[in-house]
Amino acid sequence: MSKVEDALKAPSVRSRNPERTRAEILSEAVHEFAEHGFHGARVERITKAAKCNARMIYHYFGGKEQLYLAVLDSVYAQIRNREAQLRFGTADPITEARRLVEFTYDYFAENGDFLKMIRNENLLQGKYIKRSQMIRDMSQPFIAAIGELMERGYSAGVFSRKPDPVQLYVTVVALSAHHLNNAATLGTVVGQDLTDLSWQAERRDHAVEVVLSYLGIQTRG
Amino acid sequence: MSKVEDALKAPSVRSRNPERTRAEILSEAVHEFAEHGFHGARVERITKAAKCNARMIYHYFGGKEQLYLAVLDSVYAQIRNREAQLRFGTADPITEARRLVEFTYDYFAENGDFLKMIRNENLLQGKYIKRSQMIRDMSQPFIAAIGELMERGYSAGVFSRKPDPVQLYVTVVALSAHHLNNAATLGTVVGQDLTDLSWQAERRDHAVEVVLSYLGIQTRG
DNA sequence: CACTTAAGTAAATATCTTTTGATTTAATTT
DNA sequence: AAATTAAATCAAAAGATATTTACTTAAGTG
Repeated sequence: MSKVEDALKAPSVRSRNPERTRAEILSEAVHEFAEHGFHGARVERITKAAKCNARMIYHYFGGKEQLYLAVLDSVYAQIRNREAQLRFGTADPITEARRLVEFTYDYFAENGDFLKMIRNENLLQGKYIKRSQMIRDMSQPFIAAIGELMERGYSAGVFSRKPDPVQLYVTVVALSAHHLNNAATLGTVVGQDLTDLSWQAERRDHAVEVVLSYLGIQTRG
Repeated sequence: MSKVEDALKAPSVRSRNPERTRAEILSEAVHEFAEHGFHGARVERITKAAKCNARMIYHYFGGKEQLYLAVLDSVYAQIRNREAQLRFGTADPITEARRLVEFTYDYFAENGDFLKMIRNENLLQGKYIKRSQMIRDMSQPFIAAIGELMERGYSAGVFSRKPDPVQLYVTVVALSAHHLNNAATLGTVVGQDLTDLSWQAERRDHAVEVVLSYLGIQTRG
């Protein structure tokens, strides 16, 4: 190869940096799997985005499946960390109930890839989440905390109900997530743009009102 | 080929029946696309299930994409027909609000493929639903009917709120669908089997209570 | 009953995707 | 500074999947 050709294709070798390369692959894989799902995701797109060679995925992760698993673990680990920061023990039950809804709502709104990964994982019938012990253990404390909050609010006479914590959790998540998971179809069907920020702000208020009024708290009038 | 071989591979020719073949392909395609999504779906699995040759998909539908579109139209057409039977004008507003939730909940519970198709269509960012004018027009009357019901209940002094019909619709759908769409991940996370029939019966009661109490209706106490 | 049409079959092709083998070379260690 | 390790590249094999071509034959038609 001539000196000229050499100069043109310039830095054909990437400087070595295992941590960075691994991290970039993982980060781009989050987007790719979130956006297209496991079957729709393309190894080539990930490597292009990570500006590295396809071989590296096999080097660092073992294959497409293992990479997917690493991505799933990674997005769950992130929300677990955030949840752990929440403590429902401090303020009065009404404030805490509101915090619960707002935290959940905001986390989903701000971390689009999390819901998208979950949507795909459910399409695969939870094939991979079942393999991850880490994820299994994660939300137990969160749900336990909700149970304690319900107990506290009810015995203080502030809540008129003491719902099953799991039902309440599923409801909070449903109210916060469904319009994001189904923005395309719902938006088409109702003729509104659900990705619009003012729509989502309305949705947030609505979600809070629904949960608080279910607990028997007057939010107006 | 010998007579013996002939006899062994027996009826290698399928009796001709265009309507039946087309209908069987469509029906099996609903399951395949619902179960695996567009990218996960396999043409070969569909033809095997429909007991016909892959060529027939191209003969009757033109290709995998067009078949998917036909499936999407088909599942939406089905729910549209059911919704059209509902009329919220008759009974008192409380009963009608309850009917709204119960109808939505039951339809989703009983027609698993519908939600699954929608989940996948959202993974594809609504790529195909946007092409279907039929689906666009479909839910407008349903949402209008919800709006009228809210109006009626509020002016009769039975509801304490008059929510935006779209927000209420999204909430009813969310409460009815989220645990089905996310049964695998939620089930793992909360450590319960959300596909269990008694769990789902509880969920149904819960959904009704949430919506009715939001509208300001006492469901107990 | 010849004749036409299109339903159906079988096999090959064209593509697209993941994965691996062989090799180079940057960094680290002794 | 030679030797070693493993990060990175390149190219192609291996695998899977959608689609098409060429052909066969059942059913309907004048």
